[in-house]
Amino acid sequence: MPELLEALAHPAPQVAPVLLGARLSVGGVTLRLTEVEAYGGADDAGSHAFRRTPRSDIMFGPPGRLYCYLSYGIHVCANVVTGRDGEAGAVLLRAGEVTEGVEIVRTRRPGVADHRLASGPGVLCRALGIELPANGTDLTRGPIRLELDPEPPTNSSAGPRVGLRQAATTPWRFWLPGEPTVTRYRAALARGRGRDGA
DNA sequence: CTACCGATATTCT
DNA sequence: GAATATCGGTAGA
Repeated sequence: MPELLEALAHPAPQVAPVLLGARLSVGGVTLRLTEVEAYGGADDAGSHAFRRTPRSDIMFGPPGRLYCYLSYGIHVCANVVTGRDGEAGAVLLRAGEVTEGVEIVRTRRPGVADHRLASGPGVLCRALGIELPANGTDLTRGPIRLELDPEPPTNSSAGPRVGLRQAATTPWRFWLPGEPTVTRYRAALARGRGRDGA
């Protein structure tokens, strides 16, 4: 469907709220997105695409592909590439509600409460079984599918992004209010090691 | 519930 | 050498 690609061919902050309520399906597991974050290009100091590197290269490509990277050297995080070919942008998938294949996800995350199965960008990928090699996957026809909510949510909230030191106040995090799967905002994250200031 | 801390790939200094 | 788009375990209120 070219409809999805049209929706994604815009700057990330514009696309991000539209992705709320969308379904991401992988291998029998379906996730309803409840929390996302927008990342831009050279004008966004908090974005991997602030500078073009081998890792961020895919963010400059055509929309509708998956951008996977390793966070803190350990956790896999997944983004949907947005913007036309040549325009850098991506939307980080931060949290969602498992609507299909809950029993599969439970075996991947034993002991975790259902509403926390995919509440966070790293654990979201673990819940769906997304690994680094999924980087570059076409979300319109591959084993990983993205489908927009036919009725886009009208009640989304916006606020600062999580975990950034750069451009930390830009309100490019979007979520569905009242959803228990949404990660709680941690205000005090100044790491004690290295340096600190406030 | 909150707070600290270690693991560690990619990137930058 | 150090920072970062994080998480889960452990300790304490």
